[in-house]
Amino acid sequence: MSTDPPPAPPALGKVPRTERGRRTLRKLLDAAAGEFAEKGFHETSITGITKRAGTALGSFYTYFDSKDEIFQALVSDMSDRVRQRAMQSISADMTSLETEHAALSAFLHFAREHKEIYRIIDEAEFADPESYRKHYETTAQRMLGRLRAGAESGEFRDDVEEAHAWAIMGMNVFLGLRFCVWSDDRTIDDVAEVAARILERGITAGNEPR
Amino acid sequence: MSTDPPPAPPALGKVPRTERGRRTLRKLLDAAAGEFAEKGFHETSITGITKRAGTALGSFYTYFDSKDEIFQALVSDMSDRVRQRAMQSISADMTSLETEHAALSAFLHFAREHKEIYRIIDEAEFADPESYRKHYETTAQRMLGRLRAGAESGEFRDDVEEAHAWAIMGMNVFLGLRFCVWSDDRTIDDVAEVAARILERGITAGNEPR
Amino acid sequence: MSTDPPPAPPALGKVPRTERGRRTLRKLLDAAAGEFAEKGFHETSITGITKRAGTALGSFYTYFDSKDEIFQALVSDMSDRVRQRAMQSISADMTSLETEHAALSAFLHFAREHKEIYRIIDEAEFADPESYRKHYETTAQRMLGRLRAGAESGEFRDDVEEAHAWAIMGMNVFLGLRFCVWSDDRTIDDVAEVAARILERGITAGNEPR
Amino acid sequence: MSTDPPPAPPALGKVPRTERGRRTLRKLLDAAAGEFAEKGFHETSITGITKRAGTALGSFYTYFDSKDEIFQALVSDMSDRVRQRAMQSISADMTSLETEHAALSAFLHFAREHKEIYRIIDEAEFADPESYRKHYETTAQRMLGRLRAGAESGEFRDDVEEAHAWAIMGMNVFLGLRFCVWSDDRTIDDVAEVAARILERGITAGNEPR
DNA sequence: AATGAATGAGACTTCATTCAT
DNA sequence: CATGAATGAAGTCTCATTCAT
Repeated sequence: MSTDPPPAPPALGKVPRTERGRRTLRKLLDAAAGEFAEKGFHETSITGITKRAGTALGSFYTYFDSKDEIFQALVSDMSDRVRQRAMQSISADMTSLETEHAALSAFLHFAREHKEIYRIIDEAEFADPESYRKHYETTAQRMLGRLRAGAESGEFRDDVEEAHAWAIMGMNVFLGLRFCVWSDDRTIDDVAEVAARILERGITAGNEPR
Repeated sequence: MSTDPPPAPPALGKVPRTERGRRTLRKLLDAAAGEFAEKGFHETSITGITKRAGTALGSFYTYFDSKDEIFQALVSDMSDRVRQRAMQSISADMTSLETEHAALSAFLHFAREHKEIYRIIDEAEFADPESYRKHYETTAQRMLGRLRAGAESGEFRDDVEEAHAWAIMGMNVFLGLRFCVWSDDRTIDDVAEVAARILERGITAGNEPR
Repeated sequence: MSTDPPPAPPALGKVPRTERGRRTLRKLLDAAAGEFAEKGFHETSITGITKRAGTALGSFYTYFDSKDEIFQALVSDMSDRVRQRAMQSISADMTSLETEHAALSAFLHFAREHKEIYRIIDEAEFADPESYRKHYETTAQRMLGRLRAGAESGEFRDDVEEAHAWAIMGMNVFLGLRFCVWSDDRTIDDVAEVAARILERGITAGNEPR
Repeated sequence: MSTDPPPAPPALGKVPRTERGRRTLRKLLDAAAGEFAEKGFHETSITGITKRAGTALGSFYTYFDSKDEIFQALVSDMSDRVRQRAMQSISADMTSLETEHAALSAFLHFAREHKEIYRIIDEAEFADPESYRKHYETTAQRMLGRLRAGAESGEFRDDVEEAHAWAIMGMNVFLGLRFCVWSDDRTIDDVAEVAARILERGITAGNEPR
């Protein structure tokens, strides 16, 4: 398993030198997250962000060069936070299936608590394609790593490859969209269980659980 | 299973009364599809559409009330076409697994031929959320219908439910994105096969193929 | 008293040669009057007029050269009709005061029945200043003629002049606006009586009625 | 008689916080008054206003939300200024007739100096009916107040009521239009005198001046 | 650092009028 | 005569970004 490099100090905007500056930057980031989540990238205006942040319009440009830049900063931040959540939820003593279950669970919890995550990351497909690709490719790589580990330990088939990672990731993402972002009418365990069973034995009849 | 009513003549904008009008409308729709696909919804301008269509700016408004309206018309059109492609690819004598395989295959072919489909449908999540939801909910319903049929015939587990449909749909969509839209480096059969195997027996070792 | 020239055949638009044409022209004029009255000159569109008339857009230009032209035709028509109403209401055996009372009465009745008259004539001040001036100058001239006749017969002071005509006309117009167009809460006789008394002896106390 | 509250600082658009802003706002208001007066509401464009003001197009929207808003601000401003002029011209020691004479005189002077006043206030009938009504209803109320005071002091008949106010107001307005806005060929005193005589004893012969 | 006014390109949309059928 | 599609100038408004204070 690859060891992640310690996450670089998140350069969310120009680094302020004073305490006052740090507070302003933080207010801007929070406001931006709120606005992007509620209104989407294109409907969000710098004016809206600064109004929400309670700062002057001009202050925005003290910390960011453009609307794109703050958006990118946020996507990257969100992406990291999802990843971290997943990492924290798994531990070395789990079986490979348990690990996937836990990762999905963590993801679904995160999605439910931060529904805006979807909005922001998904809109990146159009507002900042680079970040979007990077987010999913990174996530797929990470998952593929786990799948291969599972294959080595004999739990997963040993033909697992990139396509499996994308398939599973798609599964997870759509379950999150449908059951965490659009509606809360199912328990997360319930949903995660469905996915785990598919991984375990597909959906055909007759593959008795071991 | 409900038989779909023959899709009403898609109300793609105001209905022209003359042949000349019909030609203009068609030119506008084609141009719009091209522009939306290449530039995305927000970067596309009416001016761009009419320039590409070779009509006067004002002519656009003879047929559509707004950019939103033509976009919606296109999403609905695209959505129908994907669906039709999938429907045509399956036949009554297939097993349930074969049916899913065929449907995914048809979808992947369509995606590869019409990469713009992704761009347009996915961007609807932001430009026209209504249509977006409708597209995926309809698709999920259709798939769930097939899953249940498979359960009745004894091929699928009989606990299949909505979550399975969303999981599989997510799988399909992400495979399409990765292997048909972003890159052509795998054969479609190859990719469809991966998905079919997951449905058949998951990814764990030891579920020997029957 | 000036003898009016026999009113020229009202050239309300190009003269149609066929019966069908005459019907279309009439429909257009009626529709235009309705639209101008309801929406005002600028908010009225040719499309709106033809839609209301139930004719094709292009047909409008068979009868009128422009929006201005039909508006002007209507103003002139309305102006004539108000005048006619006033003329009919007076007769040779009335005293001069009775004549003014009758003319105002006729005007107020007309205003109440055709509230749109105000809208159309008044808006001419901006949409077609020429017609507007002409309407009021003609009306003032006519009134001045009556005032002078009254002076000659010894009923009115013999210093009556143009300013008196404008003052009285203004009185009449504002009474019409306030009590016939904006509200119906007073009888017309009541209102006309107020004006007549002012003409008779002003508003100061102590001028005992004769 | 009610003492008017000191007119609240007229909310002519968004309030600027800097001196520079105040200057820009003033330039815009002046330019708008000029444009509206010369071209009328509908022929006036925002572009025309900002060009005349020497500001960028966008600056307009720093202070006003729309053409309607600045127009309304101007009407209200004009309305106030006419009123103030009239108020200043009268004093407690005048007779009631003298008061009306003075008020009309002040109004006519104002109209001759600011011919645009007519254009702007009158066009409000179509561009901003609310303001138009308000202007004339307020003016009528004020006049009615004076008439009643005159009745109490025994100078005016004691049946004066709203209709008298509207009649006199109409007289004044039309005299202003004809003799101050359209032409300067009479002295103001001359014109005001005509009106005063009408109020004093009407236009009939035989009411000898006292 | 913060403030908020200024800028102007560019988007959408309307509609009177022309024109081909 | 009637029809309705086509045209494009012109208008309003938004907003990311720059700049003076």
